[in-house]
Amino acid sequence: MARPLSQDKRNAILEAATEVVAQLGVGAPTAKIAKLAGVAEGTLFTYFRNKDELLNQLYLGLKADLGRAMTTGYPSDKSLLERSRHVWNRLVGWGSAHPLKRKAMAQLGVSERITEKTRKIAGQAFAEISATIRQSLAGGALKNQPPAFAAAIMSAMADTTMEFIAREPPRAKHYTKAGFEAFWKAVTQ
Amino acid sequence: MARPLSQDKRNAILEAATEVVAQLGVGAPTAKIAKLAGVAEGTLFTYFRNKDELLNQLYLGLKADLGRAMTTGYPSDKSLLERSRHVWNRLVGWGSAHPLKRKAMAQLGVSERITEKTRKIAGQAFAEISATIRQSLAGGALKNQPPAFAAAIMSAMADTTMEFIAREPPRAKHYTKAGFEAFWKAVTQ
Amino acid sequence: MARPLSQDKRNAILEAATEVVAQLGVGAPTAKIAKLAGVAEGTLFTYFRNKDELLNQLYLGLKADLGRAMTTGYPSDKSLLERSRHVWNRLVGWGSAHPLKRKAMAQLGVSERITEKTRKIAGQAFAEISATIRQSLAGGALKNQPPAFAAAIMSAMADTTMEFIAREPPRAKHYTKAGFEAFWKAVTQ
Amino acid sequence: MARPLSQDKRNAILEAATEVVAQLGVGAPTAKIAKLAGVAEGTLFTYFRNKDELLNQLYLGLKADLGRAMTTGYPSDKSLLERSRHVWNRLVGWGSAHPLKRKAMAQLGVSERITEKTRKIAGQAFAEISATIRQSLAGGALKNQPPAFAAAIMSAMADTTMEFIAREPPRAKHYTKAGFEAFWKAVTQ
DNA sequence: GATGAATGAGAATTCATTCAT
DNA sequence: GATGAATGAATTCTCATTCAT
Repeated sequence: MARPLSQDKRNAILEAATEVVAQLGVGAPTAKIAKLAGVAEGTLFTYFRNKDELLNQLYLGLKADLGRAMTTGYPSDKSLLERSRHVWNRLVGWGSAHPLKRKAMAQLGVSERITEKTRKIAGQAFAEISATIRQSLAGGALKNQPPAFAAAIMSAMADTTMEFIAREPPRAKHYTKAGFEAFWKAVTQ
Repeated sequence: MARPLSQDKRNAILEAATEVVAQLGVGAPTAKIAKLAGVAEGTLFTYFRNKDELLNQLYLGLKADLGRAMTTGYPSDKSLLERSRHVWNRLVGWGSAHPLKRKAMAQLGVSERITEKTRKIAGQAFAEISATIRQSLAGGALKNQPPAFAAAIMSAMADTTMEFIAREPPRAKHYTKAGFEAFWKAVTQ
Repeated sequence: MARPLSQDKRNAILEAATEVVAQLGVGAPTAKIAKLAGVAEGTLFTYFRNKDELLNQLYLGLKADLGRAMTTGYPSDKSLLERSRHVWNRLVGWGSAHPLKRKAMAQLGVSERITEKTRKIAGQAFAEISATIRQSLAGGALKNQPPAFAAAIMSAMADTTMEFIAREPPRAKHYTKAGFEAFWKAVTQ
Repeated sequence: MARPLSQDKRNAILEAATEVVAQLGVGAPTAKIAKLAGVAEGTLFTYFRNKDELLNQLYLGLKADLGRAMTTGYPSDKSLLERSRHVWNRLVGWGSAHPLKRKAMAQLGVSERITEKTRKIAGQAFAEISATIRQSLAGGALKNQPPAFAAAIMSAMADTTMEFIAREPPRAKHYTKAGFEAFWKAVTQ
């Protein structure tokens, strides 16, 4: 058997795609991605059947990365408030630490090239990861809505928070705190 | 004088662009837009210098449309709660009534082809329209943040709400109400 | 009967075409020509059936203009040398005075859009005008060649002379004189 | 390593461009050039960044070709007359042997798409090649003019000569001889 | 497997010409 | 006649994908 596919190269392509998609959208040329990844144009297609598969895999990868960030260090034994704050801080922290990943995810999120199937898988992966979290939320105003609604609200509010942090990095702390408080009130009272 | 530029045709192109961009993203071919608008491919370019201008004008048009929807029937003499609820209902109602406009706006919002200048103009137009609204909000958790933050939170929560309504139209009422309550708590307490 | 075609407008179009063709070649858009002429795009086509006719008419017009310049003040009663020098001076003077006409003629001269018929007519018009001149030349080295050959040599040498004058206007006199002397020797000895 | 860029293909494109530009001018479609060269439309753009670069490279190539033709077999040890006659014969011979190259060069020479830089490079290449030649000329009527003037006169007269040969191939010898004699007189006496 | 040249189906424009006003 | 919007064929160039090396 010949050389196995290199995980390094695959990762390089995904990282390059993150950057290029963040900056140019899903219309970004595969040639540019390959170049930034340091591989030949054709090589990209030995790791991904075609551009759509690359984009879908990238979407899944980014979602997984975010999920990992959110659950790492999760304080299972602390109060609901603490656990929620932990998730929020991780979520916002991830987005602020990886603006390109966040932008790429935003681009992919609205793209017609990400299939329903991919979205479902990503959602499920997330669901597994944050099942407990979602359930513990949604008291107050959202108690009669599906838990996914509360989760989506959190995601949306966190997104807004990240947006503002990206514009005013020095105020990151303030935005993170204020955002969480607003979210917590929205969801619990 | 020859045929004057037809406002109808311009509108037809913008409407066609709304639909096609909603479905295919900003990469949608101008030929498809022209065809759907019922004009020749070349005609599109007598109304818009190039595709970027079309996209930017579309963005401005959609924002203006939304702004109009939000302020129509604004009950200036009612309580803060009533005025806020009015804006929320209008916002969510607009998005639910015009899912294509909403999707197109989402696509344009993340696109690198919408210039900073366009975003600024759209923002200002909005600012004028909703200056009072934004100021009246932002008690509670957000009181020390810029009013734009509260406005963005509203927009994000409304977006999420519309998303869920789009998936479950029969529950529109519930989502609208729950969403507003969550938002109101987030912002006022 | 309605308004007759305006000779002024026709001339304006031809003049505009001279300038635009000189600068952009025969590929220059008719819209640009019309604009510079101060008429509507469509008007151009009431004066010239199509672009090719415009170009061919322009070619004829420029040639006629040049021919007129060369014969004006022709000293029929002077010596062969004087008559030749007169033609030469007129020719070079015309090109230096009207660089755009000269450039336009150069563009049209090599263009496949000028028909053989047009070239023949222009040649004949010239032939009539300068029949005497051509015959009086062509002693010396060219005596056994067709008179058109001598004429073409004159034209080519004059062209070169104009080129150099265009680059160094202050040396116009010198180039004109040296060019003629070279030509005269070429042709008479 | 993948397929290397093929010099053959590049040449095929340049040759095809020569033919198509000679016949249709610089407005000739790149698709036609590619087809005649036997490559795909897109391939043309892997060898030349865009049409302008193709045209400029073609201009340089043709000039170099002509320069080569003129210097091959240059009899350095013969008399000035012999050396001059050699250059003239080569020049006229090249143009007669390659009418398409000559026509293409004429088209490119007047085109606004050939940059000043390209013209300068072509001129310098020529200058090097024919430095001695130009200096040895320019006695007689042109002695006080820049040597480039004499060179340009030669070029113009040779062009005219080629033109007549193209129309009457059987008289090629006569035209070549008469043209040179005329030129020689123009320049030396 | 890796490379990058080759391919040709689009994509955005341009532009000569027509024709409604 | 004059105007300039409307048309759609033609043009340049891009880019995902294939395949010879």
